[in-house]
Amino acid sequence: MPNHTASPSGPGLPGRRGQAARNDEAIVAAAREVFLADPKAPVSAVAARAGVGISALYRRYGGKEDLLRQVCHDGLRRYIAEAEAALEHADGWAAFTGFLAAVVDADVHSLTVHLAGSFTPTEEMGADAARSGELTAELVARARESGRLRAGFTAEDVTLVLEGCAAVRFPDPGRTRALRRRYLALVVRGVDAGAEGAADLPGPPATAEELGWRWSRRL
Amino acid sequence: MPNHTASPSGPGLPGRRGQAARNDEAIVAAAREVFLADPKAPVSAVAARAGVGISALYRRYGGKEDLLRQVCHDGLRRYIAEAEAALEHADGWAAFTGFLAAVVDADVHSLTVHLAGSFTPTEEMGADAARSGELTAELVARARESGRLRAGFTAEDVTLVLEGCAAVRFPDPGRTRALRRRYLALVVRGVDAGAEGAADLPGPPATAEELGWRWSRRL
DNA sequence: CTAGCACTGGAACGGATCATTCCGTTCTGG
DNA sequence: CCAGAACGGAATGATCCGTTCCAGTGCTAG
Repeated sequence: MPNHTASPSGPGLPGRRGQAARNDEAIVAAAREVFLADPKAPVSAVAARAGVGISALYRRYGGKEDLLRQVCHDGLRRYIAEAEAALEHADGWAAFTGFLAAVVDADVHSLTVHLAGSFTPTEEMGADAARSGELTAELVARARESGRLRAGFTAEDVTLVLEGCAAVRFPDPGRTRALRRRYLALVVRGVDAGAEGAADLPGPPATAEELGWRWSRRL
Repeated sequence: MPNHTASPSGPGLPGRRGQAARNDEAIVAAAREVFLADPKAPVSAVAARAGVGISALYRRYGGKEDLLRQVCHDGLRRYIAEAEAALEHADGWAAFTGFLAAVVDADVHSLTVHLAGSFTPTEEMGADAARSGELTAELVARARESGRLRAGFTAEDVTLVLEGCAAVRFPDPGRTRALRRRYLALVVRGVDAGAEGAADLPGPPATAEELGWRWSRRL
């Protein structure tokens, strides 16, 4: 979609161009919401939620899979961004817990978990996934340096925690977020070192391979 | 299916009767596994998993919904049984944590969460659901009496915890169980009282109404 | 020994659901 | 006032899946 005019692009424009720009955003937002609620939702549901015709959607994406990939990749990028932002903190523990809260709030993990496997990933996504893994490991390493991280807790466990938080879901998004925070607070205290009952975590943590299973295409 | 003979019923029988008895069990077991993995799985998948023809299944259940209801109700009964068993313990804290472990191991919650809403519940299920709520409350009350339960933790929070554990899933059932135990250990320490960082849990806990949403029929 | 019957496996049916395409319309930019 | 970008939504065609149906099989009663 080449921009024929020199005018600034964006949703502020009037007329067809403006509508198009607005639709760009409405569609991704709708896709995010709809597919988050149900990864198998029909494409038409996304269009309806965006208040848009189906053709407006197909003009932008080659097909359903494209859309899914896009939404999922956006989530992955968001995860990376949050991790990088958190790494700015000098305090490793604050960085770690802040990161968890941010990711939970953004509902990013829910997205990845539910959507992965429903499309064939691109190379770039693979690279981003690898990078997200590195960043997570870095965050965990820094948290450990701070001395507050419970012994035996690994970067792979982060995934489980995020997954657990993503599992609390309610019809009202606001309530969902509030309850996730509550739940996260619970879990974080379980992760905190230096408390009583800090026996070793049972069993070995998940391996990267086990976690990677999500990305393999199912069905 | 009237039993014309005085012979004992059960899977040990030879011939058609024996096959029928064996199929009874194979079908519920298969249904449990299949619907746990994917609540929307086709009925034929259940039959295939049970190593049985479709008609063997339809002879026993009026339709897919019947089957779903059955599997879910079984899970609910199991939950109740575990709770009652746990209540035998004199130590309220041990009863509580033991109950959590048992339910997580049995994968009972995963079942309820994923399946509820895909069929119209019977009256009896409503009653059982209510009873399970009472038992859970009792377990929490006893845990509180023991003094080890973190302040602010409610019976409704139990559901969130179970849900979180149910969210960790891997292709290998054994691995899934092991990792759930690991995760549960994490969470339980977060629930334990008398540790550092025991600030109040943020926000109000989920209400019974919010939790009941699962049981309303969706789609 | 055999007729009847309880059960079974699996093919066939029919309805529902969707991804995708197509077409007539609307509005902008020049 | 025209060319065409962009749109809404109906039409299409394929797939999937729940359910029904039927022909076979081997107990079991008499």
